[in-house]
Amino acid sequence: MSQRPYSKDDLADRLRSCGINPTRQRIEIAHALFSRYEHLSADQVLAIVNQRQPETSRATVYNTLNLFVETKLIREVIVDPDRVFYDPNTAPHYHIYNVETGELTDIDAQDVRIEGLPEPPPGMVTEGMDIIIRVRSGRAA
Amino acid sequence: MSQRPYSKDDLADRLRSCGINPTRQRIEIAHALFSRYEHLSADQVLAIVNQRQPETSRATVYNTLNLFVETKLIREVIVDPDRVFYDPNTAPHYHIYNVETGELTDIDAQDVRIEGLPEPPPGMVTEGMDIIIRVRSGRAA
DNA sequence: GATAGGAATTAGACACAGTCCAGAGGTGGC
DNA sequence: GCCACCTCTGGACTGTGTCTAATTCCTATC
Repeated sequence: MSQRPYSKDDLADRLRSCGINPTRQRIEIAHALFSRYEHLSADQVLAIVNQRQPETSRATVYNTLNLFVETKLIREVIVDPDRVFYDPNTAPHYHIYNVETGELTDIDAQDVRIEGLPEPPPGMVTEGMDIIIRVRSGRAA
Repeated sequence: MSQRPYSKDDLADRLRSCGINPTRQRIEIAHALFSRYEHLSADQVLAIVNQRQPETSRATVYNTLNLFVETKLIREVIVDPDRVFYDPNTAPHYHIYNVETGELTDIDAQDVRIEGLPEPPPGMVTEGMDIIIRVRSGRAA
């Protein structure tokens, strides 16, 4: 399991180490993600950050999440066409997605062995690999 | 490789065998997908179907694509938060996604061996598994 | 051929995630 | 104190996808 900084000071250091100027809003957003260590949508982050009184704008939340993704501080998870999830866990892992509830669960990559995947085409570089297992409630098909 | 019906009669039969009433619009949409055998977005399907003269509405294209997905005639591919792709290939396979161009390429599932994936949680059924390899041009990282 | 009824289609309004932009607010260097 | 730069903000905007009420199309029955 990777480090889990909870204090705002720890978070500020972590942002700095990624070359990000740790502003109040950015620390709040990082705190929402890293203290929970859950998969959150942009809207959920916005709601958490503004729980007490609204003080962070929607644009800032979106900009900051994109900034965090670019600097690989967090990861985008694209499983639902309606909204992107943001994942504070950047260690290699995969996902189980409950298509009924929207719940997203991690699978540790260390437990999984994959053979026979092709090399990226010439001149291309692999940026990442996603594995998503979609599940729903019901009897085995 | 699965069957590739090109003629409108073949397509009508195929729709009927899935319990779908083969209307003119539905056959046109099926033709767009199956004759090309490519990954298309809803907008691309709409454009293809209305190439000569506009005669199929946007609502019909969306409704029909969802209907085809429900009856497992085609498959949804969720790789881009901005739009869903529809895949006429329903045989088990995975995808390479070029994040720069949006190009989507198939990987035959027969070539890939995966071990160590967990069982679905109790009471849950696996609906499907997606593997997406994201690539971009550039030097190896 | 006329007609009735259900299914399918249509145009347009709507919903909603995410982006853009121009102006305001902070912060540090001088 | 003043300037320059970066960040934040609200609101307008965009694009995908959905909803709805009205119309059209099919098909069966007479």
